[in-house]
Amino acid sequence: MEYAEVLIDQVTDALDRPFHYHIPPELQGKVKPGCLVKVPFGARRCQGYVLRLLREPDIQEAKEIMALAAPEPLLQKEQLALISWLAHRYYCRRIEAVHALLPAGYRRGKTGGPRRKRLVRAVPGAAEADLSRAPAQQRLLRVLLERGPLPPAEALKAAGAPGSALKALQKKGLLSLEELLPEAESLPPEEPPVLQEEQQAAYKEIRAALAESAPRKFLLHGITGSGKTEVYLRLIRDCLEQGKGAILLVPEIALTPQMIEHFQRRFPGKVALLHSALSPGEKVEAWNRIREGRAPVVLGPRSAVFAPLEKLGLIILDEEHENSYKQEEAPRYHAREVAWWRTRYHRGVLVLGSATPSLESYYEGLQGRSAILTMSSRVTPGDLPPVEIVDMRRELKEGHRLIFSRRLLEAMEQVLGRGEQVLLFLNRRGFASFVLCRECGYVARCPRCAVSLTLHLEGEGMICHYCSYRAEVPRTCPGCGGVQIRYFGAGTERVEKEVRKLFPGEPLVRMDSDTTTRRGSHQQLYRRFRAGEARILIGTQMIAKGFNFPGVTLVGVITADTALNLPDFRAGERTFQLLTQVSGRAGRGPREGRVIIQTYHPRHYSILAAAEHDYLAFSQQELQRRRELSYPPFTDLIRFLFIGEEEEPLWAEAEEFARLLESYREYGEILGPAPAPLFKLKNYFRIQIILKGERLAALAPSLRRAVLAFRSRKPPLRCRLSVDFNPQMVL
DNA sequence: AGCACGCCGACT
DNA sequence: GTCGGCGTGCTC
Repeated sequence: MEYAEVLIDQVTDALDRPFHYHIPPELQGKVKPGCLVKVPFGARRCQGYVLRLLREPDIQEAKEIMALAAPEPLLQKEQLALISWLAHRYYCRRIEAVHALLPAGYRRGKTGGPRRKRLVRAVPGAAEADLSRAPAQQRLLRVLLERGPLPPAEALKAAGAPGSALKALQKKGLLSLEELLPEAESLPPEEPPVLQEEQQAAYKEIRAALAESAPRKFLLHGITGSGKTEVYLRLIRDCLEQGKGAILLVPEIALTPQMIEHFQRRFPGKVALLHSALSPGEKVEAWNRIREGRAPVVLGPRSAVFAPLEKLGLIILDEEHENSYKQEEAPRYHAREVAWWRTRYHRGVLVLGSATPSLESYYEGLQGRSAILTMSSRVTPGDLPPVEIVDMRRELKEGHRLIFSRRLLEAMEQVLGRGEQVLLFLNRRGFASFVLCRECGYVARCPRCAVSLTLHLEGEGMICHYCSYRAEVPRTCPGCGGVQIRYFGAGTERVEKEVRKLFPGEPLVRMDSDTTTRRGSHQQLYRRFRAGEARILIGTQMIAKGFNFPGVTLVGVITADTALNLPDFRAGERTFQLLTQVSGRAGRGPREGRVIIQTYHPRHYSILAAAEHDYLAFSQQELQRRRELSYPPFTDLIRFLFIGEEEEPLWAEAEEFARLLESYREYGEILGPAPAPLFKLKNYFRIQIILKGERLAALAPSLRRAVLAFRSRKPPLRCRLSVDFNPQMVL
């Protein structure tokens, strides 16, 4: 084994193939599969990953590996296998798969990973130390004693001291560095509560599977408040007792301090957090703790599914239907699928938890490919709130043109009168979703994207929600010169304005990405409402998820139709999930809650089923519809998206690719080329082809080769081609 | 991706 | 006569 197959660390189609190198005698035995090595490549030197060792190179003039960039392999056997699988299933380059698996920070050769702690603190009793001969150290210590723990850089700056002063004090034992997050040890451990009947049943069933050595998948279908988290915690505990590690995946948004604290208290010292806010150094450190077995419990978003646990017994996806589990850039993986791959590899257990399971997961359960466990009663007091549907067409017909129906207004008055809280939901930010001339029908559009501009508050003008293009509101119509310019499609800002008009002086909080982008403002707004300083909360998606407001007894959905009208086959599913989630925000405290949904589609099954809290009814109708239209979960989709600056060559390339796809005709239906629903985005035109068939995963080896060849064909492609296996959204 | 090689315009 | 524009082609 004197040769190595190396994957060059460079993201290009042309380099998505192995290169063979000779291993010089001094590196024999040290270069192993998974190692990061330095190699000569053309006229320069590159890094690359050793995929495997070879006896014979398939080329005569193999060059020599220059050195190891890290002493030990960065990728284990499992990870090397996973890379290959990812590259095929998601049509990505191998190196992109490698990058998904490794924490950023490793590639820069910083193998050790600086232990970047966040705060430096003076130890108790440090004030007594005699530092009269080291003025810089003394100043530094005084700053820390006066102002409490500080980030190292800030402390040094305030004291006007060099970094060496910090080092010296540390050496003398007068300083300690600490993590930003509370030390696990400092939190009192938590006693697990007693499980209720349904929790116990679900727990027992999964626990039994943990003891088996065959891979198992469970769909834990539990309504909001049914206590899924407690079941997860027990299973993780059992998994640890068997000497294996566990991963809990949460949607990005749910990685709240409360959740983190919960875990650290239950598994003190054993939890590794993989948070997007971690610095590269901190990520490397967490990664090392996991790999060395020091942190057998991993908590994190989508990418945490790659946590390098050598013994992996359990993976849990909480809120498995959330689309943040799908990565929207290469490798376009779905964490649920990666989790199942790893579960099979380790013969472990996969738990998918949700109150509104994805149709994919639910159908799998119906087919017996996973076991469905149901928890339909709330652990927390109170039943699911009654939901009323208000037909806004009728409201209009009867002459009521406000964005609030009479029913909702009346309910708001009652609730506020009782001193309780109201949550108003709509998934559209801004003031109005389009600006229209009533004389000629002109609509203000983004010149860079194929969408209308959203009107924002006074002074902010009209903004494109896809590219941030901004323009002033025209006084007269650019089309006909008319003056009847009107605003349609109410957003959160409009709702805020109306509420202020109807309930003057009533403090309110608006939460959408416009009000929460400033750091910390999210927490601040949340706290303000939770503390009862405001009794009306207006917000988008973000208020539907995770938050628990015990004071809320009324939830008003201003329009249930925004998600419903999206040109996507999952529109009905999204609407059901969103309405179910937002309804679950009502009555989470001691007092009973109610929900009012306003819609122009009062008979739509997604809305009716959400109002009845009836997942079964929803899933039956949605599955039937998907079956009739041959959509997932009955088929796979592969979306080929052509993106380019000029429209003409784009069509030509897409059509040529469509002809190439003809040879796959027997596997499925070819839809397109057609303009993508978002035909233009940030000045780029977008054309798509969708391949729809029953078992498209099997095509991967051949189709991937065809895609790579097409991308690197001569003459060069005049556009970008991105491939998405089972896209989450087809916009 | 880089970097070299290669073949046509305005400069010391 | 050369410096340099970036098209095209290759990298074990």
